[in-house]
Formats: sequence, C-alpha cells, structure tokens
Amino acid sequence: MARPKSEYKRNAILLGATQVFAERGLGAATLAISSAAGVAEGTLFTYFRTKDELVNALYREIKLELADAMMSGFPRKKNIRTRLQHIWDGYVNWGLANPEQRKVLALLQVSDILTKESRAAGGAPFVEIETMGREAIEQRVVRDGLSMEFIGKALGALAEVTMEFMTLHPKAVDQYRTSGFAMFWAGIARK
Amino acid sequence: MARPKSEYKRNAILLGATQVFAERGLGAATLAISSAAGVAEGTLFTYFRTKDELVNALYREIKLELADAMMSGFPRKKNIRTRLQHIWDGYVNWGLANPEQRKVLALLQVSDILTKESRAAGGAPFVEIETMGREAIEQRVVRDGLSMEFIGKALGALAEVTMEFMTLHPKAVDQYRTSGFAMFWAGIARK
Amino acid sequence: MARPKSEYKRNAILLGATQVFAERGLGAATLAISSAAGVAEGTLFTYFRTKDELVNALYREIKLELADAMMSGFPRKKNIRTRLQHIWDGYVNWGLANPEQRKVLALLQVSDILTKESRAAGGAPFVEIETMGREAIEQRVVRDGLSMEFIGKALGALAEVTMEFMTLHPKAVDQYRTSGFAMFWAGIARK
Amino acid sequence: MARPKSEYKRNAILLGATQVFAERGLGAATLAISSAAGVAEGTLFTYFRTKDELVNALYREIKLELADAMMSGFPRKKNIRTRLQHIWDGYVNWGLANPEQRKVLALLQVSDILTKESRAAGGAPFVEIETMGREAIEQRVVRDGLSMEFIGKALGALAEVTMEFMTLHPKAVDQYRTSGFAMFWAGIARK
DNA sequence: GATGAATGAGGTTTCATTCAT
DNA sequence: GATGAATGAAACCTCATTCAT
Repeated sequence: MARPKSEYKRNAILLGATQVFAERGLGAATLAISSAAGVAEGTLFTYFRTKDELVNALYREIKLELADAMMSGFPRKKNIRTRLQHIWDGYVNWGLANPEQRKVLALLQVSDILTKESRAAGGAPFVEIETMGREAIEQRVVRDGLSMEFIGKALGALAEVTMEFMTLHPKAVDQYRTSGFAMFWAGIARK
Repeated sequence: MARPKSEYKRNAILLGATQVFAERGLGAATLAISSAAGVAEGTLFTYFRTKDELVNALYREIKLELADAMMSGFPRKKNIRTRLQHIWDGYVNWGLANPEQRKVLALLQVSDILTKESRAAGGAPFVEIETMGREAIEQRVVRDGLSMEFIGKALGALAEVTMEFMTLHPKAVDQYRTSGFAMFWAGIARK
Repeated sequence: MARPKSEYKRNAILLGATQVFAERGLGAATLAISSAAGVAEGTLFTYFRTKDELVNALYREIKLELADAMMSGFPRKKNIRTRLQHIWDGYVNWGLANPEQRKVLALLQVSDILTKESRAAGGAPFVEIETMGREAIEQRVVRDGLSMEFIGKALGALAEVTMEFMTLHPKAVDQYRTSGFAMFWAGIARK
Repeated sequence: MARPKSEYKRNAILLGATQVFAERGLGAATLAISSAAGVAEGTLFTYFRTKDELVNALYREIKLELADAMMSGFPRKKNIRTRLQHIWDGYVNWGLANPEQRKVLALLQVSDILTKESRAAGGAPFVEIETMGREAIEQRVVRDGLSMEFIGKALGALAEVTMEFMTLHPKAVDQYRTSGFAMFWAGIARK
C-alpha cells in the first residue's frame, strides 16, 4: 500500500495518541485518539492498520525523537566523561520538556505490545552510544564487570529517577541534573 | 455459621491475578483471573468489590512480600554499607525468585489505578529503610546533594536493571548482584 | 413442605419487599429485600421458593389488607349509595395511610409476574362488593349499560386519582375525598 | 458524507422497544430490543446513549403520538362537551389501535426511569386540553371543587378502564366508548 | 432452620475494526 | 482518501438461586 496521503495527519494521530495514552494509559480507546487528533475514527485505520501497529509506530517515533535530543551536537572529539554528560543532559532535558512522551515511553517499555522488531528499531539510533560504551570499556575507564549494555540501562534508569525528582522540585532542576550525573559517573568510573 | 470467607481463596485470586497480569497486562479480563484462580467469576467479586479494588489489594500484598524479603534478618547493628547491601540482596533475590510479581509491580507503578492510600500503604513497610537513609545523610557517609528519597529510588532503579541482566544471563547472577551493588555504592558514597 | 417456622420472619420479608419495591421497583434485588427484612439472603428462599412466588404472595397479602380496610364495618343494611361511600372512604383512607403498599400494588397490577391464580385470589375478598354491584344493577339505581365489573374498576380508578391529589394537597384531603366520591356517584347513578 | 444516522433505524429501535417492553416489561434486555429492531446490539447505543435514554425517548414519542391522535381535528368552536367527547374518542380509539404502546405507557408512568424533563415534555402537547379545562371551570359547566388537572386525570383513568373492557369485549366496543364517556360527563357536569 | 459464600447466566455498555457513502 | 454508522465480541458486574456449614 502506498504511503498515506498526508504526513500531517499521521503526525496528528501520533501526537493525539501521546496525549491520550499519557492521561489514560495504553488502554485508551481509538476514538479518544482520533478525536484528539482531529480526524475521524476510521481515518486512524488508514494510517495504521491496527491499534497495535499504531502503538509500535509511536514507540519508534518517540525513540527517534529522543535519540535526536540526545545525540544532536554530540562532542565526538571530547573525552568519555564529557560525551556521557552530553547524553545525560540531552536525555534529562528532553524528558523535562516532553513529559507526555516520557510517560508514554515508560508505559510502552513495560507493555507486551511492542514487537521484537520495534524494540530493535527503537535501539538502533543509539548505536553511537554503544560504540562509545565499547570504547570506554576498552580504554578501561569504567570499572571491571560492567558491560556496555548495562551501563546504558543504568544511565537510563538513573536519569529517569532524576527526572522524577526534577518534576517534583522544579526549583532544583539544575542541582538534580548535576548531582544525578555525578552519582552515575562515580558509579561507573574506575577507582 | 455458613461458609466463612476463605483466606485460601482470596490468595488464590491474588495469585491468579499476578499470573494473568504478568502475561497479559493489567487489562486482562476478570474471567481470566478467576479461571486461573480456580473459582467462578462471581466469586472474585465477593472477595473484591471491583477489579480496581483487586488491583490495589494486589499492589499492597506484593509490597508487603517485598518488604518482608528485604527486611528479614536486617542487620540493625552493622554499618550502613552492610545494611544497604542486605537490602539490595534481599530485593534482587526476591525479584529473581518472583519474576511475575516483579513484572506486575512494574506495571502497577506506572498505572493510574493505584489510589493515593494504596501508594502510601505500599510505602509504609519500608520505614526502616527511610530511617537508615536519614541516618546515612546525617553521618555524612553519602555525597552532598543526595536526599534520602532519591537514594531509595536510585537503589530501586539500579536493582531493577541488575535483575534484568541477571534474567538474561543466569550464569552470571552472582557477578551481577555484586557489581551492581558496587556501582550503586560507589555512586552514593562520599569521596 | 411444612409451614415455615416463623410467621414473624415471613411478615418481615413481605414488609421489606414492600419498602424496597416501592422505592426501586419490582426489579429490586432479593438481597435488598432480605436486608430490609433483617434476615439472611438465603432465608428469603426458605419462605418463598422464588422471587416470583414472593411477589405473588405479596400481591395477595396487600389485597387482603385492602379488602379488610374497605369492608370492615360494612353497613350491609344501608342503601347502596351509603355502602359505596363506605367502600370509597375505606379505600382512600387505606391508600393515604399506606403509600408504599399503594405504590407497590400499582406496580404489581401492570406487571406480568402475577399468575392467573393470584389475580383471582386477589379479587376474592371483594365478593361482597360484587354482590352489591349486582344488586345495584338489578334495582336499577345505576345507569343502563354499566356492568358490575365496570363500576368496580371505575371506582378503583377514580379513587386512585383522588389519592394522588390528596397526596399532593394534604390540606384538602377531606375535600378531595368528598368531591371525588360525588363525581363517581354522579357518574354511575341513574338520571 | 459517511452513512448518515437513519431516522428509519431510530424508529425501528423505538418500535422494537415497544414490542419487547409490552411483552416482558421494562426490564427486558437491550439485546432483545435490538433483535426486534433488526439491528446489532451496538447500533442501539449509537442512537441512544443508554437504555434509560432510550426509555425516556420512547415515552416522549408515545406521548406525541397520543397527543396527535387526541388533538387532530379538534373542534375548537364547538361546546365543551363536544370537545371533551372528541378527546375521549381520540384517546380510546388510539388505545384500541395501539395496545402495545398503551401497555408500555402504563409501565412508563409508574416507573422511576422517567426524568422530570421527560414528564414535562410529555405533558406539553396537551396544553390545549388544559386551556379547555380552565375555560370549563370559568364557565361553570363543571361541578364545584373539581380542578382542571383533576378532570384531566379522571378522564385518563376512566378511559383506561373503558379500554380494558373494550379489549375484553370486542363486540361491545361502541357501546363502551359511549357509556364510558357518558359516565365521565355525568360525573363532572354541574347539576 | 438460618446463614452467607459460591455460582454462572445474563445485563448493559465499550471498543477495535469494517464498510457504505 | 475521509467519514462515522454499523457491528458483535468481549468487559465488568449483578443477581436469583444453591448449598456447605
């Protein structure tokens, strides 16, 4: 089937889904989504064959956005700590600026709707981080026994906790971003 | 007189709910739950007035179990690192031994079904951890800028990541438990 | 099966049914009835095999009460108008004093739950009225073309309307009782 | 564009509801109604949001039909007795021709489902009768102590009884219509 | 006999998806 | 392609009735 007519409508649906899922969970009705998107109920199904397909597409979309936020301006030439801090800041700032996507991403991660393909595709934009991780391990800047994947997940988990506290204490946003990263770095750095 | 409500059946329903939710998410049907529990659908509603009430009760039950696993044999007299390690090990071992409850707990945390009361009740059994956290801060064993709540959430998040990897690499369970905690401790400890 | 143990409980159930039906209609749950009666849910079914049987019994009970209210002190020797007025007053006064039974009786009349037997049994206590009606027709005190049954139903219908207005205008109770009957009598009397 | 909501289907549902309610009472299932209407169960809920809403709409519809039957060809210029007879005949003939609607209307009147708004709306088409009633009272053609509302209700009640007997004795239909009205008129007319 | 837990059929309503317009 | 009415399979929950205690 050819690409659907309007990229604009496709985006409206994805955005509507984000809002509705954030508020009511992934069980929210497709009618609510199409309404939020300003399109007819049936239209949703010309852009996504099923609700599951929409959910999977949304996951990939959000992951792409997130990768973009984290990797843009990535300081390839700087040392590992600096590069990691860049990633950390990118993630945390994106999460603060996009609370709905962040919430939905959390829902998606624990749901059973995502296909293996989607999970793989969602990870793809983060290859550069993996590369850096491998490099860090080879250069022995991180503690023994920590794999690249583990470090990545740890960064995500700690950043998530950090964002939670930032949302709760908006005045201490900068402090949390800094000391959160400090904690992360101290956790992984050798010695 | 008459049949008394059976604790056994109540537990069977909670267990059935755990299994079904772990496999299909919180949207799973009450019929599936009662079937898994080996009771009629109507029976579920003599023990829990609504599905939401069942979900909330399940949350509290799991949190109680978890607290028990984490706090039993808690070495009150030992130093803070030892006590934290006890908690870490208790959590991680429980999660490995009870993957369904762990999965369901994750689903519950991000759902909108839990009431404020349930969340409060779920946190109550962990007061001893809070006390220890406060003590750690006062004794200046942890880095500046880390609150007790933050440390608790960070422990949970890193333990979660650790369990994920343990499940993926069952042969390296001991290694992950150790190095995961090492990372956590290095992250929070002063200096 | 022998007569159930306690006449007292049987009455409590009938009374509870009256209250509950009056408030929520005949669709009200048996649990609500047994609660109102102060007995256990199952107990209801030792006194009445099914809900329908309870409903039918209630109908007969109310009709008996009503007959008693209408016929007690019936002035057999007085003229027809006086006797009819006695019946009218008895009906109307009973309805005012027992609004719940009146409401339930109305519900029962239009329901499809009553058996032919119950309807017959419900009419039985009113034979004396029928006798009087026949007599009135033979004595040619009523207009041609009005059957005894018709007159009876008309009395019931007009009394019902009268009670409705009495309930709405409690201060004019006496006036409504009088002019309602006047209207009825003028309607049926010859000339 | 898209299929417009069909007036035809809406009517089919109302008609199906009439048939099913007449046979089984207002507790009849929505599935029975939609089946009788020849549509899917879900369709019922695109035309009426809830069963209660359907019931209320049905009430208004029947009242409108009835008003039409009673008021069409209303002889505004004739005397009061003639006008009342017109109304009586219209009501009684409608009831005979539409026994199901008549039965359902009786069920609705005593049910607790009707909203205040529906009851008001249901009475609205009968204003002309009210006007006439007021006029009759002012012209002193009716007995003292009878209010317009009372006369209206009395007419309804006596007509109802009359229809009941017409249904039982189909050969005497004309006779009942005549003598029923005679009774009503004699009941209310002065002197 | 009295109790109330247990049962499962059935009730209303929601919802993803299809299809006539 | 866009629309929203139509569909019928669940979903949650209620309820009359049975039966273990």
